Amino acid sequence: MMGTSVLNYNHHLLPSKDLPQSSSELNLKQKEQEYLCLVKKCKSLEEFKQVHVQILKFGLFLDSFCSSSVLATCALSDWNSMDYACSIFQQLDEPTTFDFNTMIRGYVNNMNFENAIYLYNDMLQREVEPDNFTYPVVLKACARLAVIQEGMQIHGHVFKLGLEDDVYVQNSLINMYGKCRDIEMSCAIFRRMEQKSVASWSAIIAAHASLAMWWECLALFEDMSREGCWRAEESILVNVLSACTHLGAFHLGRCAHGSLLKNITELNVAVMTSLMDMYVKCGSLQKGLCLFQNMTRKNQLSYSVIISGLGLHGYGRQALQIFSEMVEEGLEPDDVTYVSVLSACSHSGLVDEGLDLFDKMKFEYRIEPTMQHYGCMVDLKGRAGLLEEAFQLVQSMPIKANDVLWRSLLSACKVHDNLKLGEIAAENLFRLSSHNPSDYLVLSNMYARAQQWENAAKIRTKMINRGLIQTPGYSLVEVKSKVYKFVSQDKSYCKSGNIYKMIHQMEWQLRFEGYMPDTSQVMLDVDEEEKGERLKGHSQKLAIAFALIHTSQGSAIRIIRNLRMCNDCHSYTKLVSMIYEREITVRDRNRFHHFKDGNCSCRDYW
DNA sequence: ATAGGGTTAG
Repeated sequence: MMGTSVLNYNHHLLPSKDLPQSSSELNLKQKEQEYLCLVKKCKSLEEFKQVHVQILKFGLFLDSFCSSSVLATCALSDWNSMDYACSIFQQLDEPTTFDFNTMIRGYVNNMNFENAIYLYNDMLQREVEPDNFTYPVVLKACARLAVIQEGMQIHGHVFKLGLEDDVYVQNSLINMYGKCRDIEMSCAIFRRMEQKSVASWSAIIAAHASLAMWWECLALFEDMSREGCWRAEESILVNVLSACTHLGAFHLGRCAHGSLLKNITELNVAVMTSLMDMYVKCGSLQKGLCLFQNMTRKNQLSYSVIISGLGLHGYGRQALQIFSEMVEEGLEPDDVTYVSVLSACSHSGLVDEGLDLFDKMKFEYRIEPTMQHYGCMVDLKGRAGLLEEAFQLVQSMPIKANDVLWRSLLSACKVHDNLKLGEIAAENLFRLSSHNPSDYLVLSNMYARAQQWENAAKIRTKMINRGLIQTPGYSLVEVKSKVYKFVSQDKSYCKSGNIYKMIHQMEWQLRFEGYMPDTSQVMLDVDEEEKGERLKGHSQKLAIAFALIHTSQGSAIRIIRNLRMCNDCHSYTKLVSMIYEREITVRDRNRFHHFKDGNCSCRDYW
């Protein structure tokens, strides 16, 4: 509890005129120094209170430097003494800017961001002028609360006081707008900075990363490297690695890994885990596994990442193996681990194992299943063709199913040709107003396959009337450390015509090996020939052609897609891997496909 | 005089 009683030795009892004068004034200064040293050495609130009493007794608290130092020591200590600091603060007749700054910082350190902002407000009310030390901390409070209104007002105050050129204030503003998701403001401040520090780059990259603006992250990282203002800081590289993971920028990720190794002797678990994730999600399961095995300290999340990685690459059995090793090592699986291992089961069609684990999680580990767990289970059952069971699970869940769950059921219905359940799933999706155009297209396509043309057209009209446009499919491919993006039917890289020439040549060879275009998934009202043309322009094929032209013979090709792969691209890529003798790795929305010698690691289960 | 910005993994 608060120890306000000590404050009853109020310093007003010892007015300055009663203090020893002249010769002893020097003594007093010395005493003050001594006590301030003592105060700083305190290791607990109890100790602090005792020294505080002495300071009050000697009247040293009258000196504002002394009282400010004492207050700062208390408010910023790590022995959790904000309450006591408050009571000291309240006793101050005229708290200075420094005292307010101290208290605001104390609140922020204690995660009490509301009080930090209230106190800043008090400060203005009492006409104590904030300074360049006030703003970084107040803005941090706004950032953590993501309150942009307050943040903008405070930005106004910064201008009024002429503090807009202070680097610390600018960095804090970038961060505040970033956390409030106003990226334009962050960029505007960043651009007009004359001097940038490492923290400025860190803040602006983090702002883009939090909005999943991965291209911008990498571009900024490049700018930073070019301007030479950089050291391999974990805090920056962790966001860069995240961008590499999302964009499949394997080589750049490897460079980032290299500079981390050069500059930092021991990488912490978080960085190691994000490196591992980068390798795994850029298609190199081997490198990810290697890092995992060399990690000295592993926690639940490191295990989860490698388990889900094995799952994504189709190694369900190995995922289960690592899972049991984790349990043997005495690390208790948490809800995240279960998401990884259940999804690994789902990708490999390990239905019984998945069901067992789900029960174990609920009844042995007492983990309440979340939406993600139910999602895995619906996926597991649905993909295995147990559609009725999947539907029953959705209906009997204690929480209301979200769009992801219904979508997973819908896609299972599509794979297993169950129009009746598919309609139910789609109805629920439309009711949830998640406005995903592909949901409409999937259902429409199912109607078309059942030759219910009228229904098919009705759904398409519904989609168009709601102003939904199909998400363009794209594929990313890295060539010579640069990531290239291909959109379906893309003509922009193809000025020379090389890519389409290549596509033409490839198709000729593929047909020779027995390839027949599979137009069943082209969701367009056009004739067969046009459908065949559309298929040729699928982004994955463009990316493969581009990579075949621009990379050396026999080297592996890695592709990242935003959507799932269509059947045609799947069988096409299998043949390309055989004819051109290339290993091709494709990460689609769902999982990895490793194409080699005409086969795919998913064994056509996806 | 006393203090400060960015700080991470599925």
